[in-house]
Amino acid sequence: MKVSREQVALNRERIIETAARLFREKGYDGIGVADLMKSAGLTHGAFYGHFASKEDLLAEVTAHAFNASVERWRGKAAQAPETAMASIGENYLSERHRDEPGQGCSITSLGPDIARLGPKVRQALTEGAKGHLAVMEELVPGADQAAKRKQALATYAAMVGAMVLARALDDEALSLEFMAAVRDSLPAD
Amino acid sequence: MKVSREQVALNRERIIETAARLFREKGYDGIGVADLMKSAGLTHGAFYGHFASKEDLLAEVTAHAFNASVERWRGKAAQAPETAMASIGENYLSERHRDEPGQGCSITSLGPDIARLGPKVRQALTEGAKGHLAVMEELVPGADQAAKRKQALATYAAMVGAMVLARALDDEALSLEFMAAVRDSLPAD
DNA sequence: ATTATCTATAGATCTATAGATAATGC
DNA sequence: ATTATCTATAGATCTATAGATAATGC
Repeated sequence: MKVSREQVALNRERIIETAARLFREKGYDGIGVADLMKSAGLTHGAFYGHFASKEDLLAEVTAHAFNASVERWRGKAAQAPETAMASIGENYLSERHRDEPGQGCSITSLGPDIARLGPKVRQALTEGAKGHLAVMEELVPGADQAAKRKQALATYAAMVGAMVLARALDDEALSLEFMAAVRDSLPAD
Repeated sequence: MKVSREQVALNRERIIETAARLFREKGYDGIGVADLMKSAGLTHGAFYGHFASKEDLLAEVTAHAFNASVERWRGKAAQAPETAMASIGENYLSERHRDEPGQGCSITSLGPDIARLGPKVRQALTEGAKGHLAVMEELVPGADQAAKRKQALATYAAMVGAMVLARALDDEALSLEFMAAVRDSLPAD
């Protein structure tokens, strides 16, 4: 049963969106192509008409997820530059983000997996991180551009690390403490 | 062929040390029990005499790796408290650490994997992180104990995040920039 | 006699591919 | 006629276990 050109595009989108959630929730090795396609409502075999390999899918998924996130950050920076940094930080360093990795930052859920994969996936992550950084550089204080950039890099790293720790720890109080400590240390312009 | 009581203990140590390297290098799902035992010079079947499950092994491995690291940090803090923070930071945020995950911090190589596993593994990571934090609290500046703790939490998070990013990025300059930015932002007592 | 390690295997995965099917779109 | 998806399968994994073997240590 063939489907329309339009339906093909929809199916492809559906695979990417399903994979975006499942990879982040279960890790790259935690979900197989067959189960993933089943979740997307298609069969295992249909996958290879859309993507050359599972790793190729992750590259597309990573670019897709970062694009959406960078877009949101940009929107906040454009609409309310004064409070954007605080808003981004509160959103990132929240219990909601911690408890829903399937909707969250790919670096915190897939960073070490991606570090072990090929250039295509790593390039997608790199472009995404650069997008995040570009927004942050506009929002942080600093005497000159170099100082702002350094501040943005250090702040981004602290946010990523706090979320990795908050998720892995088996101590709710300490988990919350990490998120709060980094939230409170965010630079205000 | 049975071996001596002493050899059994040595074999167990060898499994743990081999696993400590391989899990961090390849991820929890990236190395199987059979290959792991082969690397340790034993057969697949012998594994289950030493550990109840693969996850159980990771719990022991995590505790083992953190103990060694916390011990080193403690040694530096005791021997040269003035320069210990800088020394820990330079060591952690180095190309050597980035390029040899098999010898490095378990949070940066296995954090997201561990976040998806059971309480035993997560407790081992939690105890280890608390050990690291206890050392850092002594080394960072701060008006009172609460301020020091907050500083230690934020600094630890930044170190973890910078290493996760430095490893995942496909851009050597940006990778180095993240490590340098966090190194330069370390609080000096 | 006990037991640490061995070989062999069960049963369940995994990615990727080959060939059949059937609806679209020229 | 083309092609997106389907079923079925190859071939290679995976964790865990069962039962055999043989050296230790009472």
